[in-house]
Amino acid sequence: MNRRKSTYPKSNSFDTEQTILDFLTQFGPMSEADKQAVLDSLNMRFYTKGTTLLREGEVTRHGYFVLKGCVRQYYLVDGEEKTTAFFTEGYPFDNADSLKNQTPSKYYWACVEDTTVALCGDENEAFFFQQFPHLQKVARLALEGELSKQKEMLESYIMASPEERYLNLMKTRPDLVNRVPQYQLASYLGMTPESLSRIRRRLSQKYDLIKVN
Amino acid sequence: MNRRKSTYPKSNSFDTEQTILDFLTQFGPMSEADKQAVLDSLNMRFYTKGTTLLREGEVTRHGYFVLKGCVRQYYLVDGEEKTTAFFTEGYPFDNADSLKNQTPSKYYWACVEDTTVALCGDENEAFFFQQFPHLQKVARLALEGELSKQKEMLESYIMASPEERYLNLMKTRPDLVNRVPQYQLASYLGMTPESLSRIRRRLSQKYDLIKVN
DNA sequence: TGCATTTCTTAACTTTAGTCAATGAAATCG
DNA sequence: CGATTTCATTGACTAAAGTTAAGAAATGCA
Repeated sequence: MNRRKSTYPKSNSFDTEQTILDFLTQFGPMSEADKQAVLDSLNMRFYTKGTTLLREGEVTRHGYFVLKGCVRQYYLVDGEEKTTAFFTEGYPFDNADSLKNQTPSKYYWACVEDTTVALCGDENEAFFFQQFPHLQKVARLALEGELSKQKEMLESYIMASPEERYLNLMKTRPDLVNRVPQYQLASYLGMTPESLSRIRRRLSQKYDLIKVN
Repeated sequence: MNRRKSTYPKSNSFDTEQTILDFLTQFGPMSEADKQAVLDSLNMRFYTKGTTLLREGEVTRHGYFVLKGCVRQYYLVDGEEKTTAFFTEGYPFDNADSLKNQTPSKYYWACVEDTTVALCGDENEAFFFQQFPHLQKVARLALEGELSKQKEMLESYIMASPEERYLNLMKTRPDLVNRVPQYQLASYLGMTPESLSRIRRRLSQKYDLIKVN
């Protein structure tokens, strides 16, 4: 066993390795050899809160997998930040277009918290899959799973009102509400911070009424 | 050469075959042999306008690729139809969850027009890819492309106002506005038919002003 | 600790969307 | 072809979201 000690601040080897194994084994059981192959190939990076991983116009060289922390994706339109995604523990993310076609990114990635990531989808990938062909199926399943999730998110976004979108987020990712500034959440929900504030007040008033009655 | 004659009404063999080749070759050049393999394996179906391909609660047995026509996807919530997708020429679609896990579908598919589809992702798939391994890469690229598109759609949905969403749709899929009833379009845009009607009036007034000045 | 900055909430007002109802146009069907 | 149903638009009204501005609360940093 070739278990490395973590040399990264505020990150724990056991936790982060479990995070990636949890992700991979959701698609089916894996052999110990394949698990170890993945763990041994882990290329980790630590970034402090506020670090920008990618800027508009830049070209990406790899994808990421969040082991600990939170990365926000946002567009800058007319000087205004439009948040379109939050990546937390167990989330893979990349800029497929920029990565494959070496085109400039249209958006930014910034760490909302101190964040540890594993690099993936880099130039060694082909060699890695050649060595561990079993893992190609896992990769395809992960891709299919991502597509499913993405479709579901768009569908629920289409069907829900702003208030319902907030309630949905509370159910699916309750941690975000506490980890992330409200104005970024509001943007992610497609509304202004003022609207989100009012929605929260409306909901808490409703909740108070239920408690009293 | 094993070119079948189309026996399906209102569908033309040459057009439909070109539709699927256009789709496949967008991911890179293909050998003539691979092209022919795909065309020979085509399993087509014709459905008349109004036909329901999938109902809530049913389990799917394959995916589809639209050769001609238009299929609408909708959820039924509180007796109300919530349209979440339109599949037109060149669009692949499936219910990944229902297909893979044999779980009941949460939504419906119905033909908005007379529609010709090719079946795909059925039980013969594994055998097919075994015979034509080259095509596995095409399948993966198609999957990646779908994921990219889906992410982009969610992002633009998050960032745009209802009016902007309508304008975006006019740009990306101008045909839909004429093929599809307004109330279904409105639902797809996350608003009521009345709102869409008002947005259209507002926009045409703006446009009139520009013309006059 | 205290000051500065960032973030969140509130309020007043404007704009836009939802709701309900009615009407007219268009498509469908026998 | 006329009758019926479906669909699109409009109007009046209500509810909710955007905008602008101000101030309170929280946070970060020296």
